[in-house]
Amino acid sequence: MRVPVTDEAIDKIKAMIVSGELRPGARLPKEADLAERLGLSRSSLREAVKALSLIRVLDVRQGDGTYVTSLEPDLLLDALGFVVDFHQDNTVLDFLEVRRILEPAATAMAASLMSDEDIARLRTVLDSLGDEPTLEELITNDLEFHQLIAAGSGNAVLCSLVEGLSGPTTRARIWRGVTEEGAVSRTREQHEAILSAIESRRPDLAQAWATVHVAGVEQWLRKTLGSPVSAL
Amino acid sequence: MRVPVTDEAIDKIKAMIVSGELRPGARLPKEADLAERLGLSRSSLREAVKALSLIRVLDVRQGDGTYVTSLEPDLLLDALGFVVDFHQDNTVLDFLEVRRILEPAATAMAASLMSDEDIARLRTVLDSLGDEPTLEELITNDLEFHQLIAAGSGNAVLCSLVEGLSGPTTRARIWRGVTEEGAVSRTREQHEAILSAIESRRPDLAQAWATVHVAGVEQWLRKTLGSPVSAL
DNA sequence: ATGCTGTAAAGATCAGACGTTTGAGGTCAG
DNA sequence: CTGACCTCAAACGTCTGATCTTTACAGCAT
Repeated sequence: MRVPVTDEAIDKIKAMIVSGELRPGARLPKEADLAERLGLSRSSLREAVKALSLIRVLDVRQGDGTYVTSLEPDLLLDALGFVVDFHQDNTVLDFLEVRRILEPAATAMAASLMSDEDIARLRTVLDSLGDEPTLEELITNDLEFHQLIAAGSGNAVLCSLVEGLSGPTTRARIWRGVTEEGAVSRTREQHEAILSAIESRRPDLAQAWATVHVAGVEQWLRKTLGSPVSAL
Repeated sequence: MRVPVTDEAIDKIKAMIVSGELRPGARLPKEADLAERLGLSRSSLREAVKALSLIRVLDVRQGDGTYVTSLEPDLLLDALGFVVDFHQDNTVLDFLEVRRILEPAATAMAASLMSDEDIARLRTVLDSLGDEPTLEELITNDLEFHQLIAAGSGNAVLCSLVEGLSGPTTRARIWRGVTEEGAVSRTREQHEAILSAIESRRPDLAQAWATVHVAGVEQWLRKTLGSPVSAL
């Protein structure tokens, strides 16, 4: 079985990074040189670079050069969001189920580890929502709220995973449903309960409320998908 | 800010898939045609296709054509393993911490949901390990054991995530340490305990043993990384 | 010192040619 | 009629080389 030279190039560049020859932030030789060194044409090399660039391993800057990214988990994992966007309907439930596992765990960790300043900021975010928020505001606020908590877990991988698992697309769809059902106030109360538990430094309570929160969304979505009405 | 035409192409192809214009398994127009339709050259289009191919969204077959993959979660998420390979040292702990959250949850689900046949197969796998297994055999067996359990959760996303989180690279490194420390028998006993709990259909017990199992590895790794001895 | 400007370097894009693989259809022997 | 083999067109794979755009940086003017 012949292996395309482009795939080989991907592996070689990956190897250079994993082996430490190319450190995070390091600059790659210019395309022409690297192509010669790896024994392929510039066109083929560019395909490899583009692929590694999509998953945020390489950072290509026109007029400057190509660099290895910081390789921080959040960078590499946010490519996950891209992938999640492709899933629809039934598989969304699987994603949500995983979120129901991860998010409560992250919330519990956050209740123990977040600094008082970060908790105060969380309060600010929650209180900043007006009485008659638009759909757009709801989504943004919800996203920021959950992201701050995820970040508060102190685990970058966990944080990125939680964020990536509920991509913008998914979140938008869910919120549309929530508002149509007039469940905005209930969601808001749950956010308040989660924050209160964090403010009181009670991980178990925070975890429980987070579970209730995600499970609520999950239940609603399960019902919605079950009925043939909402194909979209 | 000008966006590269290649990135545009990626977005457009993605949009075609998400919108349903291109169904899973569908065949794309041939490169020349698609390039013309998207208004760019074949070279640039190929870069886009290569990137989408790396994350398993497209499947390119020489001499045949380019197809949209099944888009099953396991396909898209196994690209995660590729990403995980780039992480080393400290970040590995973050990954392991997430695994300590996900794997017990998956194990509990498996204890409830796995069919008797699947449980029997799990028993076969565990018993197939000889008395003096090689390092290679240990890794393979361990991987198969945990993968069967993850699959038993019935959640494809959860399964892929658990698998991807402990890539071959990471697993190999950990096992090397475990064997050097003579902790093989202890690991084996824990596998046995997990399986027993599943066979008895006791999710809570299975979850607890899984937690103990992963936490043990985590603890060992934390200690190892702490001491400056093992830079590799 | 500050701001502007020119220039070289590096990536972005394109066009076209040629190689390689594969699926499909046709042919012929059994 | 069926199956193995062959042929070939279609589609991806790769390379070359030219041209455009953007960027960093140094040198100049204020």
